[in-house]
Amino acid sequence: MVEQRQAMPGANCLECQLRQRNEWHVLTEKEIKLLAQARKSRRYRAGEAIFTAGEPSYGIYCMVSGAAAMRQVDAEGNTVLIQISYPGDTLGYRGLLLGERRRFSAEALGPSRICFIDQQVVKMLMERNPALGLQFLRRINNDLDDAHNKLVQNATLSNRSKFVHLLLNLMNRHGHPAPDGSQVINLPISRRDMASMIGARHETLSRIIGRLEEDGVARFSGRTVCVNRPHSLMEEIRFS
Amino acid sequence: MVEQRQAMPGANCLECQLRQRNEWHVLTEKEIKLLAQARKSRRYRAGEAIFTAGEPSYGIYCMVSGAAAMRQVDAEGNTVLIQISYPGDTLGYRGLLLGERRRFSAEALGPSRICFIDQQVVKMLMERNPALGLQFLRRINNDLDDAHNKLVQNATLSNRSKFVHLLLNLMNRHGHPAPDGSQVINLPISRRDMASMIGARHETLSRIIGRLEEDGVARFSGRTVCVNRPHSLMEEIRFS
DNA sequence: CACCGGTATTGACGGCCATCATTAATTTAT
DNA sequence: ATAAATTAATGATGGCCGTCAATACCGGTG
Repeated sequence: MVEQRQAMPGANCLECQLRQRNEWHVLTEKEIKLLAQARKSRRYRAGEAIFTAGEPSYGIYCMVSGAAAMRQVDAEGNTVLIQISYPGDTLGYRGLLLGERRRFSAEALGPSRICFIDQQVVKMLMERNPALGLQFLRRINNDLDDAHNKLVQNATLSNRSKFVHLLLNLMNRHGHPAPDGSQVINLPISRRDMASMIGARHETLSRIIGRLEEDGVARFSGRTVCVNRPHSLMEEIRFS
Repeated sequence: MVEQRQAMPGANCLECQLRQRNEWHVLTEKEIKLLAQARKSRRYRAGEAIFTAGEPSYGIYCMVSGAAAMRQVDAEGNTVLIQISYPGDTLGYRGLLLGERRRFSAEALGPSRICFIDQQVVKMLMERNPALGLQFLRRINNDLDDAHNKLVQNATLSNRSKFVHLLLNLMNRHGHPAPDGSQVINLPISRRDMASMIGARHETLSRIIGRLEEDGVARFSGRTVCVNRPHSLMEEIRFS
């Protein structure tokens, strides 16, 4: 993951390296300057709401640092994490495209810096540069694909397998290699939320974790995980 | 459900009542004529493939009669039904928008008539009438929303609740009221496929059905279901 | 520092579920 | 029409899961 912090990210889109990885990369230098002078950057505290389900969409957000979670709540009050966003990711683009209200909530998972770009500015940029609209189309298409793949996973895998998948995904983003070949992960979310992501109760996840520790593949302590043999974790889900 | 068969559906888009219910309704009469002369209508036998995951997208399909299923298969060969399409629905629009290969397969669930419209024609229509592109954007947005809602359902509901949800959805489409207030459903899919939709084995679904019959809410016989007290089914999932 | 609310662990228990195996019913193919 | 294949029903079994309850842990605030 390239994450050079030259020229303070969030201060100027032109020098923002993250731009290469998201929808804005199709914009010209001039258009990026328009984006830069319109965007408002601000910091969020851990747990702070970015937007809330049901409220109108005023614009689009772009992660600079930290992480954010999309959370959906059903009628019974059950809460499910449906996605985690990282620096470079845009979020809240859906309400923008169709002028709808937010269908889910977004919150900062830790101290984060996030830019906000007003709806009108994005629409203006999309009119100047039609490739930008196509980027967002590609984005929603990928999101739909992810959702379908998760549906298949949820329908066919055991809770343990689903959790191993989740753990490997989190390892890709948050893992640091240790000298002995193991990987140390600093989890961005609580176990309750991880449980919600695999469709299990938190007590059940607690026991799944206990079994993983018994099997010696990982050790859990608070929000720190040490995956002793990453390879054996990947073996476990070879056919998934 | 309005389903008047005037002037043989599938023969001429102009007189196709179904058009009012899908993305084409934004087209002008002249554009509909272009669509009508480009589309190719043909009949499919029960179980016949419409397109297959991995193959290139040549165009878009529009259901005239019958029903079709979108099926996704994972690496282990597990097969999951992710959606059912009905007359008026367009399907396979995703590959068209971005020129990608098919990400899942589609098959006719019974004898069906389905129109095919070549990729080039749809693109030409979208250029003539930008509102059409917006319609497809709205469509993919709704599909993503459905997928997210299903994810929440799968994560929080019991297998029985998920099946009751599925049964009520199928009742809306395929149910006929009987004189005594019950609803008779002719299921379009096998129990195996219903099991895949709720993420359970078919043996488990068989037992769930057994329990529903014990409770007296419905009677199952082959692909026919008689829901004795539709209201009590809806009560069962009041908070979902 | 004590307090508090949310988070996490653990045990007991009942029930549901996946798996395997067998048999029957139904559909499809030849 | 018959055979073959798929779908469905059912029993036995072991294990996992959801629920309830009690307790411990942690991160904040005052």
